[in-house]
Amino acid sequence: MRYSHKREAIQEIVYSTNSHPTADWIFQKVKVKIPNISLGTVYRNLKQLDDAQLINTIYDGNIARYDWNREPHDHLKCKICGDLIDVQLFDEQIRNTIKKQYKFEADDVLMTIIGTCHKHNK
Amino acid sequence: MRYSHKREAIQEIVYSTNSHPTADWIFQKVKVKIPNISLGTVYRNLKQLDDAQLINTIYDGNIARYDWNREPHDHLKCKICGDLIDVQLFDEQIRNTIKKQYKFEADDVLMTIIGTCHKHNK
DNA sequence: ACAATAATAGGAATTATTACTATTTATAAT
DNA sequence: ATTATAAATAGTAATAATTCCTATTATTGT
Repeated sequence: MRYSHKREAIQEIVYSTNSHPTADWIFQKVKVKIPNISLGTVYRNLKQLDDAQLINTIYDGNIARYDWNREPHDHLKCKICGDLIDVQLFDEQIRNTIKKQYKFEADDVLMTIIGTCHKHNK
Repeated sequence: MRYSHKREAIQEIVYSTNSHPTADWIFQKVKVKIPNISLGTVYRNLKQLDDAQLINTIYDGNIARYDWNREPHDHLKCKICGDLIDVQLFDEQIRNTIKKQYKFEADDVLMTIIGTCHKHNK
């Protein structure tokens, strides 16, 4: 993978937030620094960064979001504001036990808890 | 929700398979019985059936799939053939414990294990 | 049977994403 | 440093999944 100024900027943006941004959010941010960048470039580089294991892609409903955090972790998803919050629900040992329970060569365990976050307490 | 012949047919199709079909797959199936049905009708009814808790919607990557199985359960997703397989990874008590671990009013725990299914054993 | 209104067909619109192509840029070889 | 190469890019078109819109049709209560 050849060096690219734009890819570096895109990666920096993903690494700068815990908000699991979408491709379009990243595009808006990077455009401030590099006005002539195109959305296709953002998508292509996010895919390359994911392939190179430098970021993770999370599918949140019908939309892809990107995460710098490559440690195994889970997400709380607030059904009101849509926020995704990182949590560590199981340690790695429990994760491995789960993987071995089925006749299935498991690579990854994805868990999301749907609910209401503390911001909406009445 | 008023009775509709088409909604009934759509529900029957979802209930007839364990394959977690997509809207388009359901559309193709229901068209055999009701040739003049439209894709919009399929989507609208799937949404209504989900709202009425008669079916579940599963987001599989960038695509919605539908499931008659409303019992809490998890999925194994094969990265090769794309199959989604139902599994019961936790009993309800463990599920509830997980819900209580965080300051988060949890409704549902969604878990998917990504890997390779037995069909691809070498 | 008739009136009220939910459901529908068919197509347009929207959203997220990928594909295409001529041009630009990084980098390795000269 | 110049040049050759192939990767990266802009800009736009295309695609895929889904939702929206409106005139018409079907269900259901009276």
